Amino acid sequence: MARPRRTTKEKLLDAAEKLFARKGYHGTSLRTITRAAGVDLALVNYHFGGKQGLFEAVIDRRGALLNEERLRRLAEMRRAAEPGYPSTEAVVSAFFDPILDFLEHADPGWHSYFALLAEVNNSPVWGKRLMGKTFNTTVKQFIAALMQSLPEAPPEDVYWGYNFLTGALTLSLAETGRLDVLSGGLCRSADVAALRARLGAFVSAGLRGLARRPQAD
Amino acid sequence: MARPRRTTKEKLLDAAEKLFARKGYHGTSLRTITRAAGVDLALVNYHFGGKQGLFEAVIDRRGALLNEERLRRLAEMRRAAEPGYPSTEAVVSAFFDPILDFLEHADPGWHSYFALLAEVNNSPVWGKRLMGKTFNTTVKQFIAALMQSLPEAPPEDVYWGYNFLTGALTLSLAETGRLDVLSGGLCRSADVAALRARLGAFVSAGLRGLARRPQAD
DNA sequence: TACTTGTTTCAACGAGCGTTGAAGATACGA
DNA sequence: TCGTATCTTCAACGCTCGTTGAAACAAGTA
Repeated sequence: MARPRRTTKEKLLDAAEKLFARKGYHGTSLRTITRAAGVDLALVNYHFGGKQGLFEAVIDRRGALLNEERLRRLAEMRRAAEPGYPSTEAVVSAFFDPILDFLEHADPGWHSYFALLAEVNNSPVWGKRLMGKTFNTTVKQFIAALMQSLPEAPPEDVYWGYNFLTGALTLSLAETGRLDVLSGGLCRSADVAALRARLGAFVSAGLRGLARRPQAD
Repeated sequence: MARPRRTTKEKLLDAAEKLFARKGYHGTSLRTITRAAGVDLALVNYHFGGKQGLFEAVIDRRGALLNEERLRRLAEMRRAAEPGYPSTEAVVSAFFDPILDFLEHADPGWHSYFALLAEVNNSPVWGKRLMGKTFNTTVKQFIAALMQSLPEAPPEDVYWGYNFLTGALTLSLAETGRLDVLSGGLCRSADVAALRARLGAFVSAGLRGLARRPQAD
């Protein structure tokens, strides 16, 4: 391939990404990671300060790229939709499409990365602090855009809607294979095109349904 | 309280449920569990055959109750809606309400249990096999009912829709506290009433939007 | 009382864990 | 060429892990 040779840091991040995604933080040992990376055990502490440092670096690496691309699309969408009231579909697309594009066109590490994100997002240990550290500033801008696109909806509904949206996305990214079993092979968890065709439609309709529901509170 | 004294098995299941939910399978040691249960370490192997046996017993215990209650409501709903075409809202309610009711009215162990389910569901290790073993027969009946309620939708859309539905539910059950942070305290992850008011509306509208989307495939 | 069955205690096993510090290698500027 | 900063190797530390087998205990039956 003749790419610029991977540094030790990159080797460690790649191996850790894959293994953390498969077995979780506590289920993966540094010895397994360093063996897979072809690198000495002690180098984890040298480059990342320890196991937790490596884990957070894994989250950060692609998280930064994802944030960048998401914000780029959000801005682009805002330029396209002149008046100031973006459509819910457009906001949702700007949020999902970077993920779907990375999954389809870029290196396979993104699959592991998003599967890992799925676990982190649903974990009481990491879900709050670590997801927040990396993604909150971006996510808040998307929630604001969603509110603009649903001006009649109370903010609480949009926050809950974002929660549902993230949950639907997250389980799909986990690619557990459960969908394959339930559908008897008709659907495949890893079928990004099928996901792209449906996730946005489901979520946009859900958000609008939420905004329109009979208000009791 | 004067309840019939808890057996060793129950003490272990209760402690394990809480701790597995908080820190995951690999993040929780048998020593932590047995200490919390006030029980000797070796009794895990005596009663459950090992750590994995204990874990699966935790999933099974309340899973059986949940399945029972869900099927009861599904049958009840079918009796109420004579003609044979149940509404999507009614099916979705029969699926969600048992969980929401258990969370609100029954013993607090359900909170831990559902948080644990949320992690298991999103885990590549457990998601497929263990969730399937306990829940597949029930879930398949709900998917069939969803198909009846959306006769115009291709089966693939319903399977994917169920996937999104489960994801939205699952992240909400995890109660990670992220929603609290994002909303600046306006919403609370653990607010079951707020969840009840919104989850069904979001998901039903999402499913219908999915069924109605322009078909490309 | 003696025996049986089910349960609990105790002490220990071997293995794997994350982390560390000192020694070694490497490459680069003076 | 030497010195220095960066990176890598190696061996070991103290600790916790899940599991086990033998012994102790309790309760019910004969």
